[in-house]
Amino acid sequence: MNKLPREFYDRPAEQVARDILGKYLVRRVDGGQRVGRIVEVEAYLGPHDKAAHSAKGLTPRTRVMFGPPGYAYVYMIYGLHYCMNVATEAAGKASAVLLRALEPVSGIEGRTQGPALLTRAMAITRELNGYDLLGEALFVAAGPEPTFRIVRRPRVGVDYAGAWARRLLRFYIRGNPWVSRP
DNA sequence: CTCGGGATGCGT
DNA sequence: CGCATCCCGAGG
Repeated sequence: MNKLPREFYDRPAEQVARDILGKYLVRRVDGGQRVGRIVEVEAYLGPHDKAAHSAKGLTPRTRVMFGPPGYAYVYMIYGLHYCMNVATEAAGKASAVLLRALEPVSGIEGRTQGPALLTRAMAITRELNGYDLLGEALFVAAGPEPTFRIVRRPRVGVDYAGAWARRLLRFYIRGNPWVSRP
């Protein structure tokens, strides 16, 4: 698998979000390998983005967002679920891309249509918070040349963020049946 | 220390 | 639409 280099993540979150569509998320656990094609993501731009966790500033929770690019930001939501992001841009920018849905490729059982279902199917939990995506247990690999079209929509579940909730920072592959909602 | 709420998913 | 269930961040 052709692992994406650090430089891929060292760009504005919006750009990484678009480019990561169609790439493969690879998880190696329990002696096996699970692979899914990334079909839906959201960009969180930094502390000025009221919908981003980093808008709260540098805290224990958000430290990975504030760190260097190419690391997994995994957090627990509603006391039950985990969500996974990739940190983007230089340390201090505190931007990230949330992975929202995968199209199963191999080794995956269970649903991957939604950020919390995705992490469950890929066995991604708190232990992988801060994990370097250039490692072997969790990384993103290149896919074939994209032929799909990208749809832009407002992000899901951030109504509290005022004008930022209306920004078109959710991206997904047009017509892909694994997108969490059309 | 307490307290409120959350980048969700599922069942009713 | 309500609920599960826990960590974090704010405030006293």
